[in-house]
Amino acid sequence: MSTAEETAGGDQAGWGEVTPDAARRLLIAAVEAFAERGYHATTTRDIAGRAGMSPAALYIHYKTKEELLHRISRIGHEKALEILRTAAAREGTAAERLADAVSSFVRWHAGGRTTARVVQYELDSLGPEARAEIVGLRRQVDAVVRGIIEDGVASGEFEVRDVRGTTLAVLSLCVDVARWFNIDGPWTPDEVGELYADLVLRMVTAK
Amino acid sequence: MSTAEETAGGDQAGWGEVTPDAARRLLIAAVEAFAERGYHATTTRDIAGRAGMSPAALYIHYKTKEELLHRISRIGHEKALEILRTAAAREGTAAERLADAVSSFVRWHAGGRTTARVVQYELDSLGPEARAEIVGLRRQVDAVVRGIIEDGVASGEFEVRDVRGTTLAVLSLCVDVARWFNIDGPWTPDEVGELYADLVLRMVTAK
DNA sequence: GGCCGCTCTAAGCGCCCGCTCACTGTCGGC
DNA sequence: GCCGACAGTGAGCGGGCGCTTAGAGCGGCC
Repeated sequence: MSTAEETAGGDQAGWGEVTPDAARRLLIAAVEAFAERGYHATTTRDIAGRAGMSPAALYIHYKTKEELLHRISRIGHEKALEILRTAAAREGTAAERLADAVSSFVRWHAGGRTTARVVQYELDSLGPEARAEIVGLRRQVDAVVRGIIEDGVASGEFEVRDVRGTTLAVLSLCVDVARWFNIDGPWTPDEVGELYADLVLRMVTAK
Repeated sequence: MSTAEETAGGDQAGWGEVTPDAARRLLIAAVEAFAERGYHATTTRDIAGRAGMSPAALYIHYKTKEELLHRISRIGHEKALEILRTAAAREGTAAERLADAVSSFVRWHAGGRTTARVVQYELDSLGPEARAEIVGLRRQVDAVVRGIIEDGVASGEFEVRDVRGTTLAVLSLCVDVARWFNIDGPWTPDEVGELYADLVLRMVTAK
């Protein structure tokens, strides 16, 4: 995997788990609409229209518009967590694992920027309970990256002023890729992933 | 200056140029509302209410709700640009100037996160002409930072794989502070500024 | 003192929002 | 061949939206 599964216009990575077909089409339409205009500026009529259905059809598969965002957000965060956990669990030095984590995480944010934008920037549009659940997933994301950095510090590979602050900065850097990345721009997702892995290693490596 | 001019609840740095008084109160109310809920989820009734006025009063000072966002965005970007230009123009090595630029820029995003959040994340809610103007200001921001990095590369202080990509990463890192920074969290704006200046110098410094 | 100009309000227009409901078409099981 | 189950539709509801308008209050100027 990496970027092969993404298409130019609207990426849709692994929504295969969403069934039935109509529910998946609605969800993909919602991802595209939310990414383009934001949650609040997107109408249920727009989502249904993109999926080739009437506005009422949305409510057969989802209780509310917010449930759509919630489902998108949860699936996206689980995918992000899986990517990071895979990198963290591999064999190798802390530096190799961190580089792997950053490059694959960035690749996901760049290649799947439509999804990533919704997942990372529309959190505040969720209600309190849904948001609390997603915040829990984010804490796990943070813990995985912090774990790698702590390993590197323990082994003497890394030297950082503030583990928690550095972890936050690394994640912030990766996540923000979804905001500025443009598939028509000068870099491929792979190139940004490599550049960022290099930058992050410089941030943590002992001199 | 730095963080002294900010208050705990809703920061308002230098809206002094906005007159008359009622227009300024409306603008500050709009900044707070946009930062909390986003542009599209904010109603003109909410803005007017926060300013202690009737909904209609808004339209005496501003043609539309979008004009409010435009004004906020322009003033904010001009302030950001001024901060970076001041740091870029000072005496010293490229490393000193870059550290100064990053720490003061981050301090502004952390201390004035209410304003910064609107300025940095609501750009897409502007119409085409207004957005084009703001994008122009952003290009100037990018040019200032890229200039410092190029100076450092020319003098041999810095060693980077990709000047343009590194510039983008540095700015992305600073800007994203507005998204996650919390005044009640473990760091002050000054501390984050210092930490980030250190991280950025590591990103660009020759080994 | 009378009038103009400016700021601001109460009321409300027209529109489109999220969502609902009565109904239709279709398809598998007997 | 009929029937229940259910995905999907067309029409439309209550409400809140951005914005407008008619007019009130009031300070400055001759």
